[in-house]
Amino acid sequence: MAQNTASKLNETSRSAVGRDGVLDIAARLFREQGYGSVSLRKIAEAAGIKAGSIYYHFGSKDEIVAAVLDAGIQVVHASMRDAVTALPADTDGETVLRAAIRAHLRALLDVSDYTSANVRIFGQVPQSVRDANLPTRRAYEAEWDSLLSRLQEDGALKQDVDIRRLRLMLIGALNATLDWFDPDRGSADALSHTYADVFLNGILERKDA
Amino acid sequence: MAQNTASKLNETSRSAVGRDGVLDIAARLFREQGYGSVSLRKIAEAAGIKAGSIYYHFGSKDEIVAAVLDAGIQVVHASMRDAVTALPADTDGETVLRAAIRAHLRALLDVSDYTSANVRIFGQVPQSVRDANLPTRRAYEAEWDSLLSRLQEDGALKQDVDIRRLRLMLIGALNATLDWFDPDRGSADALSHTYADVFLNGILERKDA
DNA sequence: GTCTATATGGGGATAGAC
DNA sequence: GTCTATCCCCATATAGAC
Repeated sequence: MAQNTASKLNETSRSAVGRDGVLDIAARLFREQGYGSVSLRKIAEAAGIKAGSIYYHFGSKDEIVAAVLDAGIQVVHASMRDAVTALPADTDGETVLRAAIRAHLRALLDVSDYTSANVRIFGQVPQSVRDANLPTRRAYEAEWDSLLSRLQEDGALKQDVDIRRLRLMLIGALNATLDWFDPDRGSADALSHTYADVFLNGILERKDA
Repeated sequence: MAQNTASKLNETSRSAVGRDGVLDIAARLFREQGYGSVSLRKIAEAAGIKAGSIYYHFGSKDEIVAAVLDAGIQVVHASMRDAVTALPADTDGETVLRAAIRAHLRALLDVSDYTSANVRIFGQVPQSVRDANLPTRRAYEAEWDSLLSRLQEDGALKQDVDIRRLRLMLIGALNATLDWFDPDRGSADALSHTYADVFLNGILERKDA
């Protein structure tokens, strides 16, 4: 997210400026430590400013968290939508679904502290903050439902699976990788391939094949 | 867990006595509200005692949380092991795996506040508490790895799937149901059937069949 | 925009009476 | 076993100087 006005020096920590810089740091800390462990003091320290100064940019801690949560969904939504629309119109269903899975997993595991922070802390934030994030989430969910419905109508997916339930199962499974994914054991891309294999074909040895 | 010394009246809230009663209430509150939102004062109030009295039973909040986490895994572990060992020795691989999935999901969604609390708050508790829960978790994971390896050796599962990764995918997917499961939309048993169908056979429409 | 205070509240935890 | 009372710390948030 960030896009600071100018420099890109000192990547790791110090002197992140402005509202976006604070937001970037907050997202990273929330992803790393969860919601409850991250105080405004911690965010301020990581940003190289004092806690009170944060209130120049934000009205409350909830406002920061809400901004992080919304951006997190927007990033993964755009990633998934772009990956799908970039394909030729006549692409087969399996390839489309694989692209969507890959885009979701890349946003979550490779690209965005905002997306991973959202997945990690959504269940920890106050109800009011969760509610504020719901419309954004609904839009992303609708994108998936639309995709899955289309594939089912095209005959690519089994007819007897409930789209809503399938979406919950799939996104839930993908998001759960955040708890154990380790880039040293294989890339997010490779992992997305495995997930696609399992969801598309299952793990049972088949007598035919 | 509970097993109070005697009565079973007033199910919903008041006058839960003793260490086990406090633990039961803590587990329920952690499951419902997460770790950060549940103070000792809240637990005490729900138990019908005062906050200070909790320290007669426990040395610290961490001790309570650790006990809840351990019990949560023990319950689901026993549930899964019993379900599998109850089957005849020559039961086919698919049936065994379906039973294990069903047992895990039932413990998580139907039976135990401890198991659901564990899944919900494990990522929110202090590192030291997580570490204390690891041995118990490892034992349950080993049970799954052992089961999956056996099925793979018997030729029931595809040979090219990595057992550890498969276990992480499967347990992660099952645990994710906690975020959206709604008994009004279908039982945990029915849901376990759907999960087994997807993981075993996939969602792709097949030309053969 | 950032600083130095500081107000205010809630958290975990302890001491000692009953 | 439970109570009351209290300590101490850290959290969010505010006020006003620079």
